Amino acid sequence: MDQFVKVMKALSDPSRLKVIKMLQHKSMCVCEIQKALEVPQPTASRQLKILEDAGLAVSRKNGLWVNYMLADGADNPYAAMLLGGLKHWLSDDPEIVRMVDKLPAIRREDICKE
Amino acid sequence: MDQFVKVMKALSDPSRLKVIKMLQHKSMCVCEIQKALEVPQPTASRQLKILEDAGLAVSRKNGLWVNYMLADGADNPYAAMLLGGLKHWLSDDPEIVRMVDKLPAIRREDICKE
DNA sequence: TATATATATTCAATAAAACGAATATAGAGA
DNA sequence: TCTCTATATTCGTTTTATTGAATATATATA
Repeated sequence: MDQFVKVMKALSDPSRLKVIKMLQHKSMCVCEIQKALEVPQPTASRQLKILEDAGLAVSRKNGLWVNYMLADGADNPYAAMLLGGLKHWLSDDPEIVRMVDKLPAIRREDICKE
Repeated sequence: MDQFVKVMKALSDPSRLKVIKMLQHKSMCVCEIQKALEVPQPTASRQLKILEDAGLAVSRKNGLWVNYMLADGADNPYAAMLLGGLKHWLSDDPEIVRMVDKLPAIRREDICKE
């Protein structure tokens, strides 16, 4: 039950839903997500941790970057089911549309110095 | 998005999940649910309202009683999907099993005076 | 109308979650 | 080792959700 509740809580927040919908289009590093959400970096980092703890997203380190992508749901049937539904849900939501539309303009080369 | 978030929040609570799982077995009035959850009556009433507002349950008045049952999900695709998944999910959860096991002993004739 | 019963609502207190600011950690390169 | 950059964590505060106690509403019956 805890596992299920954790997934529900993770999906109870508009910002985190936006992250899910963005990750459906491409995997992203923290600074890209931060830019897209227009929130401070620690906030983006925390939201991502919540999604990861719920089994909805996974992260992979790559040098200084941490890439986040959607989980395959193999280890969490609830997460898998919800991620499945979310492939279609909310795609027409105005906030989501606006967010996705500006995704192409968000490239880590323009954001991160390296 | 609000509608989706509302469903997620409604399902983010163990007591409310127990109510859903109980209602899968039979429709119940508030006093029965109160007895099963072992909470004060106003608490039961409020949890039910949250489920109803989210489109997960519906109520029907019958004299002094108010019977609650699961929604058919016709007016809320998110609720429908989640109710579908919950037909199978959590059925083996210890808390749920314990709750369902004592359902037969909870009869409104024994609880409500009328 | 008066009373009793099942349910709903209000309000104040408590618990939980979210946020911002500051700081810490980790990896890359000089 | 020192510094710089991307990300993570901590801490104190604010907001949001939950609870308990008391009360209100609605319906049935006398």
